[in-house]
Amino acid sequence: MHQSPVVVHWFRRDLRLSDNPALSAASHSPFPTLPLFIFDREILDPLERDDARVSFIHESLQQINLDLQQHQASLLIKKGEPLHVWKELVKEFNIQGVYLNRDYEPYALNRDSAIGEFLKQQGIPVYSFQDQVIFEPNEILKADGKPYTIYTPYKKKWLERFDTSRLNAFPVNKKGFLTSNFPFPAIQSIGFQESKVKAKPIQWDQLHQYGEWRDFPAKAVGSNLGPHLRFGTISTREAVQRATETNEVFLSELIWREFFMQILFHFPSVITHSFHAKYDRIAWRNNPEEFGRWCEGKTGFPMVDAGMRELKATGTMHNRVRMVTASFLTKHLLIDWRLGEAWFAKHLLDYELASNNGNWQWAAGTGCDAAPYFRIFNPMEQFKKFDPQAMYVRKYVPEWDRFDYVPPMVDHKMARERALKTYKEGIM
DNA sequence: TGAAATGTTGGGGCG
DNA sequence: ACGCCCCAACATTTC
Repeated sequence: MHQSPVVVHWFRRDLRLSDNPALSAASHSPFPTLPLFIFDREILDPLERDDARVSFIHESLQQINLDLQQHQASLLIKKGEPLHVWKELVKEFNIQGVYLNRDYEPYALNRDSAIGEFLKQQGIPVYSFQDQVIFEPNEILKADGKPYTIYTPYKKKWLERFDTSRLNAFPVNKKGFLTSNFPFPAIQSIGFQESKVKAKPIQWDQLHQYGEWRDFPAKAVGSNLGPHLRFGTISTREAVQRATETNEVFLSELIWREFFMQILFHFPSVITHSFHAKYDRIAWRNNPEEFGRWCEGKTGFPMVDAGMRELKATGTMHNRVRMVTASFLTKHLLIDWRLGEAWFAKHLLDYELASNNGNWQWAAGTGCDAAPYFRIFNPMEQFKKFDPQAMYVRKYVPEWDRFDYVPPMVDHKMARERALKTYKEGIM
């Protein structure tokens, strides 16, 4: 064992050295900070070998490591089952405390409570911090102490309780790290290869146009924040700061993020079940051939196909188009929202369980504050309304107006009536 | 953060 | 001048 006492900062979804609450506290503690990241075998094993998220994490860690090297420090990177890794770490180092930022997903809660229990047995204190959200799941509750399940009153309360002191940054003491020179592993050594799909750079400068143009996929007014919020390469506080300065509609989207996080926290059954039980009786058709055509963007509806092809090519999809494709899968094809959710989970670089699940249930009409089931998007109307020049569609479906484009796989009128009938019968 | 079906209104053509 | 029809435009209801 290395005898000199250290504290460990465990990086998880906070892959940055600035404005980081747990890292800030660790770096100001009396002991040098050992920065740690664990590639979790249980998360990695089911993934494709060129998963864009793993590449993104690996690159973000590399950046952290480069910055640490400026201060004669380095990242310690492990791969394995986290509890097992911790059992090894306490033998290897003289650990005086463990610092981490809280994660509210069910998997993470279980993991952290098991590891917390183990460290407690070892006499090692764990210090956990709020970082991912402005308000934690239990901070915004109704008068009766129960969680909100409707967005609008939740948002109202969120704004009521919000003040800019919640945005104060947590500075990191760069001199507080353990002097070290741990080897930095190549991506191949953790069993992966570099993905061609990369995150787009964050775009703050067009945020003021977000409210006006966000529904038009041909306009590039998105922030591209998704993966950065997911993995913490920027802090939520900074994102909210920018939103309060520029755009209320964008701020509202960040509040949706926290809304769905607290829904998942309080109602973890939404992972496998509809929020409203009656929607679990819908007789999904789940035709595998049709599901395949949706996945590959070969439905014959230009807006749907463009979105699905954008997803595969870039690891993201415009928000409006996510709604159109999700509505098409669940309503026109009557395919279970869980199958669509899983496909998005596999391909979205900014995949976030709470948001993905919440928005799929919203689109399917099964969710807590969902669109009513009879609100069925007309994919051609959506195309006309939101991509009138076909600028977006042309980018991903160049053949959309040519003879060789696949004909629509369903008749809209028939599919709409079939969906209404099937949903109605399901909830009776 | 729909869209289709149905209802209402009002102007113009016409006998 | 009047009633009637047509139909576009808009509003309301329904799924």
